[in-house]
Amino acid sequence: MPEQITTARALKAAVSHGNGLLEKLLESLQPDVTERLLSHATLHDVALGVTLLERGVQSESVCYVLDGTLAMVQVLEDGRKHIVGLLVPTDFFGRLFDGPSNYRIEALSAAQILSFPRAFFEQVLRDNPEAERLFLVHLLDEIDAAREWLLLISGRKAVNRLASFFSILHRRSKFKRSGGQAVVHVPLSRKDLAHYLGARPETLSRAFHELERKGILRIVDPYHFEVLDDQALIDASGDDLMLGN
Amino acid sequence: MPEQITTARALKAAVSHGNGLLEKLLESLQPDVTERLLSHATLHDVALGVTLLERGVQSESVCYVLDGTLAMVQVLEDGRKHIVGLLVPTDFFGRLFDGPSNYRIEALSAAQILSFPRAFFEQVLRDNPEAERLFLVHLLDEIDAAREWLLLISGRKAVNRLASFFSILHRRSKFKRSGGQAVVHVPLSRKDLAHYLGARPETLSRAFHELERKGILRIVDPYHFEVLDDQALIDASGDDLMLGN
DNA sequence: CGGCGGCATTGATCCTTGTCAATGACATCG
DNA sequence: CGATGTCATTGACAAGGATCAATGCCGCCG
Repeated sequence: MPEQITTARALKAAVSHGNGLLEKLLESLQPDVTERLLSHATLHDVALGVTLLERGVQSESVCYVLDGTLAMVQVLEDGRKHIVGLLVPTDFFGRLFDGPSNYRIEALSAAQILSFPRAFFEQVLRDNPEAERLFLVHLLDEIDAAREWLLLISGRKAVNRLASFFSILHRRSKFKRSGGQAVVHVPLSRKDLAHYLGARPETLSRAFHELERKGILRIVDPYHFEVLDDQALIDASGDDLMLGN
Repeated sequence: MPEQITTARALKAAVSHGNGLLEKLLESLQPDVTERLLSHATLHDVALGVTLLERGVQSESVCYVLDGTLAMVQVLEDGRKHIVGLLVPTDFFGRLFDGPSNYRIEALSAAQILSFPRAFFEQVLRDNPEAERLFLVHLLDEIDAAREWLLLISGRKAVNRLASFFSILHRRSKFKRSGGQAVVHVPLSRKDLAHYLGARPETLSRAFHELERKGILRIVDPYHFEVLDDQALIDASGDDLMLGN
């Protein structure tokens, strides 16, 4: 369901998050290549709950998240599912140079994505080693991010994990458009978030209110929180983790 | 402490695990480039407990694990540490085209690694787009592996996590030299393993013996286990994980 | 308007796990 | 050889979290 092909000029504006990978890629290319790449791009509006990519299916496009939140959902043979990562603006998905995706991609909120024909995108990278290298380095960062989540998840107590989650979200949200607002938007329902953090909604609810009781954050509504004490949040994110010696 | 520079021929033999990334890389290169790459390689024997790479330090080499187990240890500013990944034979470490490593690399057992001068290795990749692409695809796999660990760690009960860990280890060990032996070697001390799986040694000990009681595995010694029931192991690795709907 | 369903929250109870403490096996060292 | 240190294991207990059940809030729809 391609929404509409806008002009390359308008797309360029949409892409300008200030530090996104796509922006960097475009900068590394010759202007005419940039034009050509953008002219192949299509803008999609995605509704909440839509599955964009099914596990095991070879995607014919490479996508870049402009707005909203998507989830990478690991689906096991026996039907069990688990969120293994979030996709937020400036993230890419759709596997390059390689087999089918290992995850299902689901929209956790209304979202907007930019889609490129996979083969074409790959060819551009092939022709532009500098861009390909940018992509490679980006993958290294993604690995780090995955490991960061690992560190987060392994925090023992639910409050710790929640605090870690907020630290990361808070830090990331500084890169986003809105200026210096301390209100963090959580794009997941309680159930999904609980699942993501390896807990139950009930436990999470208690953790939220514990953090509020301590004056670390303020619950605006179930999806919006104001961070009141940045440092305390970081402190709350880990008691243990000591690798004994 | 380079141990010794062996002949390219001997190195080639050492590298032949049958499906390692390095092997694939070498195959994609012209024979003379392969020779040249191997002639720049040095073989290192690493003793247990040695720190090979400190967090934040720019590594001057790229290393490939031939034998043994290393750990990627995330070190936080306040001194907390956590194992965020294991390096086993056929894994690479040392960040390419990019800044300093984000982890400390520690040897969990005596190990043997092959080291290449970083700049030289990068140049070879630059000159051989095919090899670079292999590397890129490999990074995609690494991301998957990191997410697999995430899934593992997020298993709620200690027994689940331990069972997942064994499933992965068991699956991986089939690729290793020894033929069809069902004995899995765990290269971590109880304390390290406990830390890695987000539990305490005591809890782990109980989990081990629970699995043994159920006839799923047999404890040979604290570092060796015989997998008796492959399917039961997989079943034991997850009770929950259901992402409600 | 009023009933219904989904979601967040809260309370009560039970199970899992962390914690503290003790024991035994084993290796190292004086 | 006996002292010491390290590690795995086991037991007893307490804390954290899962589970079950109930309530309140809100949007949807008849």
